[in-house]
Amino acid sequence: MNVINDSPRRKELTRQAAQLFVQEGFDRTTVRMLAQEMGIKSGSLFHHFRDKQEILAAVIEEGTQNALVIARAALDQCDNSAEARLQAMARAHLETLLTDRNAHVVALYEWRRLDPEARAHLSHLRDAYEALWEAVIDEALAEGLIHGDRFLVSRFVMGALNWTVRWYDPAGPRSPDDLAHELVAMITHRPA
Amino acid sequence: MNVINDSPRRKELTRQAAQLFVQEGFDRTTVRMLAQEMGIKSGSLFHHFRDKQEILAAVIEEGTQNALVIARAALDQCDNSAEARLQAMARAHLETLLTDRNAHVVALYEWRRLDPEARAHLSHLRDAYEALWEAVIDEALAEGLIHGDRFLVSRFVMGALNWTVRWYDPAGPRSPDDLAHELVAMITHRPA
DNA sequence: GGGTCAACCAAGCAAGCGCTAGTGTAAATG
DNA sequence: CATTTACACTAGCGCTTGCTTGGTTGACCC
Repeated sequence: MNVINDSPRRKELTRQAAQLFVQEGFDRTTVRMLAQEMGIKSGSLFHHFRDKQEILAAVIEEGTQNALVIARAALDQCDNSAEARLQAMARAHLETLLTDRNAHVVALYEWRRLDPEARAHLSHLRDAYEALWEAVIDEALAEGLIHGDRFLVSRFVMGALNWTVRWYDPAGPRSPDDLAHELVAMITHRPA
Repeated sequence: MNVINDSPRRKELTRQAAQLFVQEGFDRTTVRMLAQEMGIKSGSLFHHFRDKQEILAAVIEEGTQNALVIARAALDQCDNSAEARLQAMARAHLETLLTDRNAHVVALYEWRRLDPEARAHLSHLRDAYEALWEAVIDEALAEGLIHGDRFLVSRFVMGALNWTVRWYDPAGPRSPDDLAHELVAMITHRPA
């Protein structure tokens, strides 16, 4: 019947859906609203996605996958000091949070709306991303740059970073780079 | 027609609503589900609350008000050193996050579902709470216990703490006190 | 012992929901 | 040229939603 692959058209529709999901929330966004935003009728929407749930999964997958790619690239391009790597991860995290802001806000707020299968699939992606963080935290601990419990420190850092979507204003005076410096300085006690 | 005051019955209903809002999310929780949880019929619900929105506002107000009371009590009971006060705030924050967990999860996740009037009213409460935090952060900066931008540091700390609702397991080996110690140690660089 | 009032109920309305069925059509494919 | 494919349309089914209406109950009060 319908197409479930990842055509370029589907990518674009996914991007527009993310926008609406952020504005209205997943449950309040109707398939008719989505269709209107996409410039088609509601019936046509089900040619691209099996159901409404699948649109949510597509949005979150897109954002998480991008975050992984960007973080890996950032780690490849910086030197081996734990401080530089910590900085690079923080900065990469904040940058995806901005460039793919819609997708990430949806991932943070609407994760629980995913059905079990989609959640299991996306959990793996997210775990892979968090593993990058824990590796970098481990290096910083080994070098004595920071101290404390590996698990707790990484959760605290992720929390501080993810929370930025609630207050950060890209039009304000602070760049993502500023934020990354300030955060690393806070936990390493070296001047920003 | 209906009662809009804060009767004891209404308090209890609010507590039960919070539970359901956490489990299902605000939008997915129907008035029929709420009524069943409360042991009444859906029509009777509108004797206690003007509409569904008002239930959400009641849940969030309850949680935020409690957080304020607990934080103020914690600050009153500890000595004047910036480190002790930082510790006390972090601990108080984590304790409300646990004892009033449902209300706070709702406040974090469903804030955007509030209508503008309720949001404006509750914003003031939240601002009062955040002002307590900024005062304590200011003291710590003045004493040289921590360094950096006042605004950013308080946002990072609040993010790290609020994020705990996503991963913290009360049945696990770590107490809220442990978490507070570890967090303060992380940003002050003194051993936990 | 009539009046008041909070609390609850049964029944249902109007609107909106996700999704399906069946059809049209222009471009790509054999 | 005939067939398939991708994408869109119209129309509407079956169900759920938040909320209203009109009325009943039992405890308390002067």
